[in-house]
This record gives sequence, C-alpha cells and structure tokens, in this order.
Amino acid sequence: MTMQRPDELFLKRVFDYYFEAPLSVWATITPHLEHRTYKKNKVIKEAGQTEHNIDIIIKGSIGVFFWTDNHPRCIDLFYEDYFSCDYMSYIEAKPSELFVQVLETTDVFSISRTKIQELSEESLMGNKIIRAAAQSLFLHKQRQQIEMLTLTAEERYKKMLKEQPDRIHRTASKHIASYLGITPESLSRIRNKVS
Amino acid sequence: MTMQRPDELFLKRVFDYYFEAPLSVWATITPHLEHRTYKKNKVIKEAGQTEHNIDIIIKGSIGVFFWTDNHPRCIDLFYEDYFSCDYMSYIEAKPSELFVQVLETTDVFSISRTKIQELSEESLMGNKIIRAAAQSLFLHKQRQQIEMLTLTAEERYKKMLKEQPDRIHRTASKHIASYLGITPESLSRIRNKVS
DNA sequence: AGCAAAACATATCATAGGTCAAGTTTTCTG
DNA sequence: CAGAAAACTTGACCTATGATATGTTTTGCT
Repeated sequence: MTMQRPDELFLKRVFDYYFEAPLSVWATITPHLEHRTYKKNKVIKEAGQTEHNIDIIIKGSIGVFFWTDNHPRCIDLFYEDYFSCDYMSYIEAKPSELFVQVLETTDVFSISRTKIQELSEESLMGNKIIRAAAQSLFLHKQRQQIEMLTLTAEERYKKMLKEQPDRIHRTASKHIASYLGITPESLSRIRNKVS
Repeated sequence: MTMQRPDELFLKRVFDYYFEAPLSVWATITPHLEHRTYKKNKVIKEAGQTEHNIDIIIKGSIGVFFWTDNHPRCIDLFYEDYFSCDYMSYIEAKPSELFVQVLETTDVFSISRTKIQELSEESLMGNKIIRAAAQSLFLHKQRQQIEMLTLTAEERYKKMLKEQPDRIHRTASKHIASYLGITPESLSRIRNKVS
C-alpha cells in the first residue's frame, strides 16, 4: 500500500463493524488524519509518558506492554484495520506505566487528542464514533479476560493458531507468549507438542 | 436511604470522577431514571438473554458471572455509586453468555437502552456521558487485567483487603474467590495464612 | 426453634506452568 | 560475510493453585 492520503473508504471499512455512518461523515474526518510510518521496534510511547494520539493501523502491528521484574509483558497486540494506543493513558490524559512498541514496520493514520476533541465537540456524529471505538476496546478487553479464565495456555494458543495463523507467524514468539500470559519456554513446549 | 426519586446531585456525584457537567444537565436526565429494588440473589439478567438496561447502584452490590463446567465465575463486582450491567450484551444489543446477579438487597436507578439512545440522539452532552461511562468500564477492565498478570492470588487478596475491606466482608467468600480468579478452597487457605 | 442446604475450612494429592541453566538457531550489524 | 547478540529450544526441578473428599459452621425456611 502506497497510500499517503487517507480516503474515506478506508475509515468506513475500519469502523463499519462497530458503527455505520454515511461516507460524507468519514470524508469530514479524513483530512485530520496524519499518515505516519514507524520503523520496526520503535517505542512510540514510553512508560511514564502520556498518550496523545490514536493510530489506526493500515499495515503492520503494534504491541502494548508494561514491565514486571526484568520482563516486558504484552497486554495487547494490534494489527491492520484496528486502533492502537495506550488507551488507558489517552482516556485519563495522564502518564501510565504502559509503553507502546512497533513490532513490524508499520503504516498508520494518526489522530491527536486535540483533533478528536474538536471533532467530538462540534458534531454528534464525531462523538458517536469515539464512543464506538471505546466500546470496541472494552469488548476486546472483556473477551480477553474471559478467555484467560476459561482456557488453558495450550487452548489459547490453539485458538489463536486457528483463528489468526498469519498473525502468529508474523509476530515474535516471545510476544505471542507474553500476550497469551505465559513464558517463552512454556510456549515453546506447547508448540512442540501441538505440531 | 429512602429515596424514591433520583435527584441530580446523586448523578453528579457518581459521574464527577469521570465527567464533569453542570447540574442542569443531570437534572434533564434524572426524570428518565427508574428507581428499583432487587432482592438478594435475584438473577436480573440470565445467560442467553440480552441486556437492555444500565443500573446505577445506590446501595447494595451486583455481580456479573458466567458458567464454566459446574461453577459460576465472577468477572465483575459492582457496588454503590457505580454502573452495573452486562455491558458486553448491552453494547452489542445481543445475547451473551453472562448473567447478572444481585448479591445483597440492592437499590438502583435504572435506565433503558431506549432512553439512553434518545438522550444521546438529542444532545451532545448525553452522548459524552455515555462515552465517559464506556471509558470508565474499559479502564476498570484493563486494571483488572494488569493486576491479574502482575500479582499472585495472595497479593490480589491482600490488596483488596487493604483497599476495600468493607466490600470483602459484605460479599460471600465464594464470590470474592471467583472474582480474584481462584477457587474458594484457595482463598480459604490464603485467608488462614494472612490473618 | 429446628432441620436442610449451602457455605466455608482443612487435608491430601495432582498438575500446569514458572524458574534456572545450557544448548542451538536466527537475526542483526559492521 | 563474520561475529555478536538476540531469540528460541530443551531439560530438570519447583511451586502455586486446582481437584477431590470430608468435616464444620452458617444460613435460610417452615
């Protein structure tokens, strides 16, 4: 994808599942999106900093982490056509312990809190879109929670392997392990056993 | 509390932490709230049903559960001055596997999806309030997730005991255990060890 | 008050997954 | 393209928590 300017169809496609709005609405938003390319491994938001942007991933992947002891722990993996940010810090507009790292060279459309506030101040529609995003992120979190309580590590891995095989193969094992809530050693054993 | 009619101060107090609005705004909402009293142990929303209301708890407590094998698992405990509902089902407006049970005789102000939609259709402010609620629920979920990954069962219990001793004592051990992600037996051992 | 049922406690044993340590393979970087 | 560093694998051992079983206390109901 060589797109440098967002077009309204892209936005519509990303949001359609959560929130349907006419093309004209997306067209009013697109001029406020900023195209960015992040290099692999770049930390785009450090722990202790405040998140000021929401990125919509065009291509690539981004992880949200925090440190425990000497290891980073991954609480979210985001891929194309989904939002990425430290939403906790974004909502509260204050620093969080989370950091955000780019996992592959990644293209995003980025929008700032300031722009979002403008859009949601001036239009009901803008506000509804933000709400839809917040709700989608909540759903994602709760589904994660239920999976964590319901499935064993092996079952979680198999599920991911079945539902998102491409993502498993694109993403470093250590991150997949961490996202699944286990150590790289445990994942290695599981992979060995499963395949 | 013998309140039968909500007053705007109540709403303001509940939301102030997340979203500040003038009293007049809360006054426009209060007429749409319905006062309800639920008896202890009542299941107010069964698994397989769709959630159509959001309750704001005045007094009492409510839990959100799902079934695994033969045991209910608790994913949320809500107390006074907070929202309670199966938000997953509410957002998607479709049935979920979750059920909602009253843990003590509980007073709430209840508002229906229909009313919420009306309010958020007609006013920007209404919409912002809903968004604030969605964000608050997201934050709560993410904090739960981080605690679960960071702390041992014993640490989680100690934290809750320290920060919300009244809640621990008001709520059945089996629910606390489930909420902390462990069995009642494990909690029993931990309590024995800690005290 | 008195009985049944549910909740809670305690003990024993089982196991998923963690920790540590020593390879091997892959990926960067000059 | 070589050497270093990082990622991944494998193995031995450990521990927190689950499962099961049984006993005790509390709660709820007529």
